[in-house]
Amino acid sequence: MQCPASPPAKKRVRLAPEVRKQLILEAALHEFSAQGFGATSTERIAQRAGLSQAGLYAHFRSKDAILETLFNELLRPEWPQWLVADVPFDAAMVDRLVDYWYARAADPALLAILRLLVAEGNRHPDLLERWRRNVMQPFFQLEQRIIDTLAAQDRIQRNALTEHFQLATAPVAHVMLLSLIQGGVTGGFTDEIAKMREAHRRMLQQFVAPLPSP
Amino acid sequence: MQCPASPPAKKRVRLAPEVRKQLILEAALHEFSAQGFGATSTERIAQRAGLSQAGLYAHFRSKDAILETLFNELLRPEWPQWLVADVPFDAAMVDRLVDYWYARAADPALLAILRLLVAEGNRHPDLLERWRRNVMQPFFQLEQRIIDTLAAQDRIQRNALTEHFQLATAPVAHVMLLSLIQGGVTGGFTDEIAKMREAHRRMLQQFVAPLPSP
Amino acid sequence: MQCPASPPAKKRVRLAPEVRKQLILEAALHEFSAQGFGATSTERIAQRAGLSQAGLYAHFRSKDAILETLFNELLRPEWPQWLVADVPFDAAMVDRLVDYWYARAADPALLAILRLLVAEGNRHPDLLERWRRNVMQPFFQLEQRIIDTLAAQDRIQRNALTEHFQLATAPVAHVMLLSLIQGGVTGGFTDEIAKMREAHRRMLQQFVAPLPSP
Amino acid sequence: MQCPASPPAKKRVRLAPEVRKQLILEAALHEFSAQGFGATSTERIAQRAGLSQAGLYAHFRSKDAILETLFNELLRPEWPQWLVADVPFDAAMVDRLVDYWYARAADPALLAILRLLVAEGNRHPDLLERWRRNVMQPFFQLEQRIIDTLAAQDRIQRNALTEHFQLATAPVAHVMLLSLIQGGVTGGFTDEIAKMREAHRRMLQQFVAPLPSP
DNA sequence: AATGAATGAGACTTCATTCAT
DNA sequence: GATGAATGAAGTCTCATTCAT
Repeated sequence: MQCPASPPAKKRVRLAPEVRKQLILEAALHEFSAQGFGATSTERIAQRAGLSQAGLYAHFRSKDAILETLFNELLRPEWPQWLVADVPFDAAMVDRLVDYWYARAADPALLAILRLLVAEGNRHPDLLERWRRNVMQPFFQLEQRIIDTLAAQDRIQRNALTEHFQLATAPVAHVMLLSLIQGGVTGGFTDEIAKMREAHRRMLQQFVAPLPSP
Repeated sequence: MQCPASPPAKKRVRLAPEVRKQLILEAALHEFSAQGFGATSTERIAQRAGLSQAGLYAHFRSKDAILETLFNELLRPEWPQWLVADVPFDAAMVDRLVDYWYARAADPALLAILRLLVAEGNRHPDLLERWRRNVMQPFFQLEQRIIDTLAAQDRIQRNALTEHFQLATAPVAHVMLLSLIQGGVTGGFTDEIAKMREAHRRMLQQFVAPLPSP
Repeated sequence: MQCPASPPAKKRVRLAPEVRKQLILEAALHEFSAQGFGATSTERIAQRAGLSQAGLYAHFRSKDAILETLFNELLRPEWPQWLVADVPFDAAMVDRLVDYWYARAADPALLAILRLLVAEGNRHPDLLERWRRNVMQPFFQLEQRIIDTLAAQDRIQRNALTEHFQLATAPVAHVMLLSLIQGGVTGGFTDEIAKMREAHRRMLQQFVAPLPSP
Repeated sequence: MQCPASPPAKKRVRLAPEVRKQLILEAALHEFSAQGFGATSTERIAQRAGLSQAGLYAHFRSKDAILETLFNELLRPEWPQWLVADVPFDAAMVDRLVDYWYARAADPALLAILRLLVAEGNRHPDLLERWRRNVMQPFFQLEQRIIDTLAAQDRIQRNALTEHFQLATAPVAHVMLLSLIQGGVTGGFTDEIAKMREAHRRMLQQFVAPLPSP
């Protein structure tokens, strides 16, 4: 019998632990986010990470440990310098901010972790707490800082929107929710999202626009 | 878990198919939402529905069929009469709307299905599509209708917020996202949410407030 | 393509739980004793018990649970009536006792459990303790009762052997140890054992023989 | 267990092959005896021998090879000079013999190999055979020699016990069996064993005691 | 000689599902 | 309609072993 379909003869590739570990984490994030933690087999992760299933266990104690590490890596708060720095909140800054927000809201990695939090958060209440502290609270504080800046400059129009500034940032959350629910990048709410972004930008620009002289 | 050690002497209860079916669907929604589809065993559903694991199959072809039926039930668009009817959009209506929105945003059943959509939607693109058509589009249309009403009445302040009215409804989405991620009802963002609701209410009230006479 | 080697088409055989359970326990004892607990796969047990591997778990929570149940069943002390009853310790009784002892010492089931205790006892100290209480202590007490009987009859020859009567019963232990180490029934120390039994019988008969009148 | 989280910075120690080999064998004996061959991982042996799992394979072809070598080492018959030598069998000798026997019966190394033989012997019938030839037969021969000596000296009391002298040595086997089944050194039958030893000693001393002159 | 990353085989266990009762 | 025993197909994890360094 001829056996032309030779087995792929996988070469054993040896990588530095940090490299492999990172590959595994990336693979895991991708798969977890696409199908959920429970429905993702370690086999798939291993395949995508380029090693055998058993190989995973040289780097992680268990499948759960992978998820945990993933969360630990991802929930480390990381904000761009220009966001945290004490820069003036002007038109340029608004542009930058809007671009940044909507870029992040479309970032597959961020969406992946959000999806994980929604789907698996119940089983990991501590992770939810960390996410609240590390990600959401800084976000809220940023909003507050912006308001304070504007108030100090006396350039703010006093209204419900500005008094509770989260109302003004809510559209980003809206977009994220839409993105979460639309499966892939294609189709879905792409159009709506783009329109919302620009409307949002215009809205925020109004806040920093020079007040019409009376 | 099949544990032969403790026969609690369960009585065999026979129910009408529709009743049992509904019990199963409720049980399934609860469990799926709490732990995800993949991590929910038919055993748990059966237990919560008050029958044996095998009994499920007298009512549903498969576990997947339960999920599908669940979605079918849940994605049937259902809007309260007063929302769809051609009623004037005034202060009373705003109150009603805000109360309705935030009540739904806190409705465990709705959150459950949202969570399901986020977690399992990828495997069921058709469901996402249906959800878009049945739930989101009507929602957007409602928004548009409101705007049109106001515009027709010439009572609208032309600004970015009103031109793209989704900006004005986004806070509801924001709240939903927060609720999705906070595990149970207790703890989490309860306070933030209440504050946001009232601010949101005030903001919307401004739209329908009588314009200051020039 | 012809497919003459039809799959064996295993019929699904449904048995009463107690029957199946007993089958499983017997199978497990056999396999554990033959190859040790660790080296015995649940697959083998299942095969010998006549059901699929997964079927085991309808009756036992785990492989360990099988072992535990096995021990519980086997360590239940069970002595023949005539041993416990307050019968005279005469020549007939000695015959009976010797036959009983050496029969038990050759009983595959008892050897199996002994082997298990030796091999796996370290991991289950509580089992060892139970074995001591349930099996060994009654044995020792029996010995003591015999001695007391004889002493009361004043028929005993005072010597080291009778003062510590375990010396007189030790040959049974010796035989058991030999049996444990000789693999199957065939070969090994069969001859030595038979000779030892008869010598042991003669020795014990001397104790109950009428003392030579002075 | 491979746990990447804590690199204790193990220094790489290079030893002469014979030294390492001996370390490995000792480690293996300890672990095999404590948990059985099947339940002992090479990881544990390696750890106890002070090298890495893979390092074992520089010294042994396989895990089975370790067991085999172990048996080969241990089944080499080794008797103390004074036992084999043609010394008179008198009171002093009895003392010596009893002390030696009961010391060996408590020797962890001997118990370890006995436990191995009981537990794994089935898979290695040749080993059992070797053990019989190398260990048991010399033992029996020794017994015979003692009897012959005594008979030649006409100092023996003709009775069942002496005609089949194994009856007189059986208590050692009894003690070994007890030791095998009591897990560690502590607890268990320590007391019984001590009493048995002294009774045994007295019994044997009677054989070599000067016969009462008629 | 020694290591740690890597692997294939196999272990136990769970699960969705079927079937006889 | 309902059940519990039974099953095949995974899934996670362990282990003895190999290989490049």
